[in-house]
Amino acid sequence: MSKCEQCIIREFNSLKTLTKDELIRITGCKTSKTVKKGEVLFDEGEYINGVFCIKDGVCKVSKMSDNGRDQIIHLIQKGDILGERSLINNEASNLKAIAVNDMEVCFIPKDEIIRDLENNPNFSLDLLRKMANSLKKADDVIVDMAQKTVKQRLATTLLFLEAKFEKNDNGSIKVNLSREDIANIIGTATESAIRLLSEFKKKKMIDLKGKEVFILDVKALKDLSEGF
Amino acid sequence: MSKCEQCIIREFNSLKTLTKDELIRITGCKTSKTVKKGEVLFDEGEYINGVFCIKDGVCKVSKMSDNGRDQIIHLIQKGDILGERSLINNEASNLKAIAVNDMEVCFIPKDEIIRDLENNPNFSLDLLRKMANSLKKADDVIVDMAQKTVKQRLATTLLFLEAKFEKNDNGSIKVNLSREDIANIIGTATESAIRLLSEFKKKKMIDLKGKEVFILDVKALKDLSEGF
DNA sequence: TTTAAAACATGATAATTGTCAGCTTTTCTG
DNA sequence: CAGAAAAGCTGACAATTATCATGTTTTAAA
Repeated sequence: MSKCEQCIIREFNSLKTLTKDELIRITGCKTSKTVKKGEVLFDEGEYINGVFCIKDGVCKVSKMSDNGRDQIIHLIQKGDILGERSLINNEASNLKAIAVNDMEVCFIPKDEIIRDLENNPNFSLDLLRKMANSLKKADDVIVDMAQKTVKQRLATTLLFLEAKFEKNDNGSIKVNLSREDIANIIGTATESAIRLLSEFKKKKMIDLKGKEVFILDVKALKDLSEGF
Repeated sequence: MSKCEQCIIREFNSLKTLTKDELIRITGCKTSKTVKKGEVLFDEGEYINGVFCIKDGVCKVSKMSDNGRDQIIHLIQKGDILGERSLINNEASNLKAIAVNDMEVCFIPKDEIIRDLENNPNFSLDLLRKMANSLKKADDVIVDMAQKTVKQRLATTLLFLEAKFEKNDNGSIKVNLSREDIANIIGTATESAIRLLSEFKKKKMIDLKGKEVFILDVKALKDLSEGF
């Protein structure tokens, strides 16, 4: 069992505020596992009973709309934690998480996190800050969804992917999304997403090789995203 | 100066977790003011330097999109607090707040709130819960904006207004929104909102008398909102 | 390797939504 | 109260986007 107090991943999330003793305690109760591409980490309505700390890989976090279509709300990757909200308000998850590629995750049981929340003000304040920040980002997403065209949202999303994920050796964005996934991020029909991707490619803003996406012209995408 | 420790409004928000001593301290440093309909409580980019506790009235909280249109993200009313997020992440506000009708608000300076956040774990945990809850609601809004048609979003919004606000004596919803405001909540053109409101009225789902809105058929609106 | 399934792609068409223009009604201000 | 400004309303039309149909390519499984 790898040791939390030696794990560099925690530096990227709120667990960095935990003391050495707290981390040692968590090492003793956490579990590690691998999640294969396509597997479900948790589903809507499920009680998660803890938080996931993502050591490697990417997962998509989505919610089913009344119309029966999945909307991807977050992409979670190495260094992120997952499930803290359901833990805090003590409810079943309102979201579903599916691995986009093979993942390595640690799972920390609920009670341990609650204990730290109550005893370590640095931890709860850091979480509070993270949440305030998430809310701010959610505001931006709401405004984009409500006001931007599908084309603008695709440009916005491509820039987001470019900024959030590493590059492969050939320069493509290191995240393995299907066309349907992309459509479910921007909230449109798969066909529309495909058409617009082709259009962007034709206009030399991006290049496509199978699932690989190369961002060629950040400025053009940015202008488009902002409505020019 | 009214006394916080005797003010019933705080029972509706996180300030209820403060101790009597903390409330007395806040009474001594808070300011009260009235805000006239149409006045700006704070604007995007402004440092708020405290939180507002709403004693009476309603305000709309919005964000300007890249396309130059305002998107209303929250309606805040009696009992709500406002500005806590910018305070927590110590940033300028990303939102603008404008009074929809005459308001009475109290303003508590930043330092006092921070002091309580650091010293009263009940307060920070309650805020944490409130934020986790807000994030959940934001998820729902994102999914609705991304996946529902304008018609569905109008139905959703009317039901939301019905549930959130009191009724006037004649049964209309007690909130004074213009057609443009409604359009800016659902994220559509004012003309589209007007057209759909007329349609809903023709179909006896609602009634309209000037700015007053009467909900006549909750079930029909619910079905519509959920895509049936 | 073969075969089936899934993902990708494109055209045609319909439905939704936005924009512009012009008009009426309501609200505000001096 | 008069006049101006804002808000509300409606029609015509254009642009965007969804849907359906169909064919191709890629991926996964036997």
